[in-house]
Amino acid sequence: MPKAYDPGAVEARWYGFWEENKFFRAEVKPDREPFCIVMPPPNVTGQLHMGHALDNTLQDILTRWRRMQGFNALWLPGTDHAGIATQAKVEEQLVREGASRHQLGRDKFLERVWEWKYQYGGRITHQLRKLGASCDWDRERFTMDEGCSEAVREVFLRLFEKGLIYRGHYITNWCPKCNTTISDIEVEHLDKPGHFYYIKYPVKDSDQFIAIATTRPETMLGDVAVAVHPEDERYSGLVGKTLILPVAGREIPVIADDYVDPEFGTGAVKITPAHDPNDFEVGVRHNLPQVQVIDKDALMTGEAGKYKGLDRWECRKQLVKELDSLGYLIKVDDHTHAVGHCYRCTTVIEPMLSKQWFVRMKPLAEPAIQAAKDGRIRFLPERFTKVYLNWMENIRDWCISRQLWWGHRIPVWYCEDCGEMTASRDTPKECSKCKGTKLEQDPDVLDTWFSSALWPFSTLGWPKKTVDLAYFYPTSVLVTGRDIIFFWVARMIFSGLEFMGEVPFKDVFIHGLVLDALGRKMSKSLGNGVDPIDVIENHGADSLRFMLVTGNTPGNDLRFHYERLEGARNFNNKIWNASRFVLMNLYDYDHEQKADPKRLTLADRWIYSRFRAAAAGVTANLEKYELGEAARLLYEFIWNEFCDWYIELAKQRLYGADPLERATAQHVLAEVLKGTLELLHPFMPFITEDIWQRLPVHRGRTIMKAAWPAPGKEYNDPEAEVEMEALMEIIRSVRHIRSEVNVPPGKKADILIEAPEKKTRELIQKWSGYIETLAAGRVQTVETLADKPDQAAHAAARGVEIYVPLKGLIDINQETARLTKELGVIEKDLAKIKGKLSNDGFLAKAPADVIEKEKAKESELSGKRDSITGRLKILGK
RNA sequence: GGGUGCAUAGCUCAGGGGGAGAGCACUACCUUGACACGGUAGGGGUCGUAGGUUCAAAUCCUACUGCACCCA
Repeated sequence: MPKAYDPGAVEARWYGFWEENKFFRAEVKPDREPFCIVMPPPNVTGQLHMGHALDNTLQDILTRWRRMQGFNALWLPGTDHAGIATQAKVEEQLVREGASRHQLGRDKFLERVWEWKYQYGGRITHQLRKLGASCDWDRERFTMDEGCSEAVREVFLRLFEKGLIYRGHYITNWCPKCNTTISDIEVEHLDKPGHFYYIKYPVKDSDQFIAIATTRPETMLGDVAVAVHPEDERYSGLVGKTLILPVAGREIPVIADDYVDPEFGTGAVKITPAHDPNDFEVGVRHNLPQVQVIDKDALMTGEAGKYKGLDRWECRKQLVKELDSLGYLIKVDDHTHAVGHCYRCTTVIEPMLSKQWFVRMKPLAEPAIQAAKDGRIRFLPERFTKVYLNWMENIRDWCISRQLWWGHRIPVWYCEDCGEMTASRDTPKECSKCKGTKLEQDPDVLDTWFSSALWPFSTLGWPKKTVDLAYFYPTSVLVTGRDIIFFWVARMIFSGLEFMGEVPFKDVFIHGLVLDALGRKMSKSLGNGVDPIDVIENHGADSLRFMLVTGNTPGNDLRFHYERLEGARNFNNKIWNASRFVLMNLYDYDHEQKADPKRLTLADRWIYSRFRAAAAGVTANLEKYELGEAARLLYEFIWNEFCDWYIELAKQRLYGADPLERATAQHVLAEVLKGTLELLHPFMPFITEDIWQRLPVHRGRTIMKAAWPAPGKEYNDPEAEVEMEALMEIIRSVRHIRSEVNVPPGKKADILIEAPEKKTRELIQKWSGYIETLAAGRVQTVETLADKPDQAAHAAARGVEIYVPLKGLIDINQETARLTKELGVIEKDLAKIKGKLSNDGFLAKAPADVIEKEKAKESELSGKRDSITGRLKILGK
């Protein structure tokens, strides 16, 4: 075994072994309890980023852990066709070739996208393998494969037939760059500095005017009214009058509507139904026309008169100039306001009138709200329930049509003869009304999230009634980022309830975002992203996984620091070397021979007991989805207990003359290491498999299928823990002394321990070897010391007095100062405890065990205080 | 405007009513036969501010301040 751990060499070895042997495979076995996670499908042609790395690490930990616990664990992977993103990529490629999708035509273009998909579709799944993801690749799915597509059509048809899908002429969010509508949640509102333009609208046949304030003056060319609040006295005389729209010269009415906030701006609002969602509603209420002045490329239309063809921002500039020169512009204030941007390309969204398909959400949301309220769905951390409910309870209809080519085409055909719509699972031959055969399919495709919403059941075979579906649905837990609760989680919940009649998963485990070291979101435009594959290549997947899962708490964001990655790598190296030590000492170990419990030393009993505590703690934390806490426990157990103490103490027995002693130490080392590797395996699958395979005590073909350690009560040994802790404290005290008085580490020291209590004295005598090994000295234990040595450093611990005689090395002044300082600390603590114990309220109301603890502390501290003052007296002579 | 989260050692973060913790960084010493990606010992914090509840508050409650995010 090499001295330094080389993750590259180790990690390359195991994934193929697992996959080839089908260890990830989950067969339906009705007599076994299933555990199932469906993977949030990454973009099929995308590449792994830190968010994926975190998300999939968490899923892999849960899956590997449950599998070891004996569950029939299925982690079902797959990818998403990612409509806009993928189409945009291929369009970019076409542009580089000097072509466009329109030149190519729909069919040819789609062929190109499929080619693209075949070319890059394997990249991200390959990267997931590097991460160690133990998903069942035989069941890998794609949102546009045949089965998922069938599910999409089935769902569309059922909702359509139920009247929950409708087509309508409404205002939606249009992205002029992506050239498609997007849903409300795909719009990102960013506060942008802008202006408030105050403009005069003259009253017809009068020298009066109404002042309006707007942030988007260019839309005034599409104004069809000015609205005021019905109770606003400032304008009461003007309602019903006619205004002359400046520049355009059109006549528009003054109307009254509750929607207007009299406090805001001038209290008079221009109404542009074609370019503002609120104005659209006002327009419907007042039966106003819709004048569209901006087109799909964000250029001004013919309705804008001489501004036709101008870009919306250029039009704004010129129009404001003209208004000013004509005297209509009153003033311009600075004003920061939320501007909608496309979440994909950050282009400013243009609210646009068009015919789109919608899902009626209210009836679907109702059961989805119930499921979260009555606990059939549990969010972790729990606070996300509120986020979910708040959105669900204020839900608006979902615009599902996209003006794209890449995606599931809307299964609706229009009859050229009679105009009837025919929705159908398969391509219809004739019109459902007039039997005409000239049918044209709706050109739009469905929102990508429409298919992802079905993921938990479409991937298991729905709409077919498969055994997978019956066995694995509902799935156990969904693991995903807090950023897609609305996009995805919410939609899966109502879809699952609607089509399966049951929630799609019981738990929703939400994690935060991976930020850069400065706390910023990782993004392409900032260039601050860290590539997980680079990290894996340099530090190993185990390090990346461990780093992602520790130092973080569920639901909170996590900053990516290389220092923390190094910490994880060092931990790998620690495990490697501890194992190397164990393995180097096992060459002559007869693993068929059971250790004789009567030969177990205190350290053996202690490490078994601590191992049991670690196993219990790790399991309990995993049950609570406290993965970081579980990992931290393992880190501490391995480093601070197994390595720092147990291995060090095992050495004397391994190198000693007694073969039985050696065999016992070998046995305990091997067993504890094996169990620890098993506990650690879900977190760090590669290194644990590699070492486990080398251990003579392992059973079975892979650690993946080893039983999850659940050491029984017989390992629990509180007595050993207490005794060991006492010895550890004595050892620490001696080391402290040595360090304080600068005894060279190589030099053996005489350690004189005065232990009046018989039990303690015997304990120290029996295990004095521990002190001699770990504190480098010769121990002598006595009941009482008649002659206290003055040429000695002193410490008090656990009711014993420790002297390290150092003839000629002790500077009395220095030693006095050291002890005085220590006394100060003790007296401060003691005063605090005494204060508590003399408080009647405390004695009357605090629980008995707390009082007991305080009393024990008091006697411990006062004992120490007494021995130090005694010591100081001797030194002061 | 509404909501959520965060504020603890120089940095990054755990903890979550009864002794302030970890990792990194820092100081001193140590190439001891697993590991210098290591070991041993150490320094460093009125737990954001102000109130309240309690025998007891970093922890629970209220208000405030600052930062981040979400929704409108």
